[in-house]
Amino acid sequence: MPMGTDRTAGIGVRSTRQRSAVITALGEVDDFRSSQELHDYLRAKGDAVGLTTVYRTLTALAAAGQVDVIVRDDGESVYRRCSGSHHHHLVCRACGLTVEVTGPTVETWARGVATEHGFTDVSHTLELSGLCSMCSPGE
Amino acid sequence: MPMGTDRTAGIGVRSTRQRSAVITALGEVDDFRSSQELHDYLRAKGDAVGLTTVYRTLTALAAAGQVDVIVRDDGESVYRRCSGSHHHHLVCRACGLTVEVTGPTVETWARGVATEHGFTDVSHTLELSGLCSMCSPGE
DNA sequence: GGTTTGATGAAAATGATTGTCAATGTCGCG
DNA sequence: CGCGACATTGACAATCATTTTCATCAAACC
Repeated sequence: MPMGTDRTAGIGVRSTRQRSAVITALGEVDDFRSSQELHDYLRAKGDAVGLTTVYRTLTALAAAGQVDVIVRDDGESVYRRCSGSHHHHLVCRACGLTVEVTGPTVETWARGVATEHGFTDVSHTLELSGLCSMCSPGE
Repeated sequence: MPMGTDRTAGIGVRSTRQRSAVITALGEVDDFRSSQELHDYLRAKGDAVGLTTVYRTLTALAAAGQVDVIVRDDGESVYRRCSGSHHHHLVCRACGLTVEVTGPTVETWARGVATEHGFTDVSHTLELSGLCSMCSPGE
């Protein structure tokens, strides 16, 4: 068993080449990427990182709230570096264009509805999808 | 060509034992179930239906809007027979209790935001999760 | 009854993600 | 600066939900 070493936050997290490669890569692309795509990207760049590691790193980053995750319809998870604050996404069904939107209205509503039903510690997921102006038919 | 009387589901859709077994089963449980769970349930009941068929039937029902689908965090899809109208779900993280909620506010907001960004043909997914009154700590 | 053609299902395929575990790299500490 | 504990890595195997294959079956209609 680990001895009296200080168990405060931050212990046991090391900075490695692979980890920063993944984070850097995330900063270089501006739309959502899957673990596998990021893995390919890194390999093409020369910063090869094991696929397993990419998965682990992205999962960790997502858990830490440092990247945004969207689970696509086909079940694949895609990640993107996002602003830290709470927001949602408006995604174009056709071209993938993604816009971040914030919705104080929704936040308030969500809290209200939840409370009304006796729920506490509420969180929510909200995704909007549609056709952006460039992909809209008839124009 | 079938004459006037009953063209309910159009051409090429047949009513089979398996199909009605799945639909009946959905009516017998009142919370979300995955394809596999429903498959087990049917087998236990004696109404054995192939797993493949359960998947196909549920997918078809979902596409037809006759059941509600939620993709859980782990990526597994779960289905439930729901009211036909548009609504969202408030799910207890601890016990799974599910409440249907409607949000005119959200619908309006969503449409507004989308339009604002030039998007058309917008749809949205929204899920709320929290702890229901029974599962809330401290009370 | 016969024919057409959608429906079924067992097994194999798929594909994303996770587990295994030995090898390696980091970092605190003397 | 060197040591050693232990976090991290990564090739590969394992998992697991879902899909595909494809030969067989059975509604619906004649």
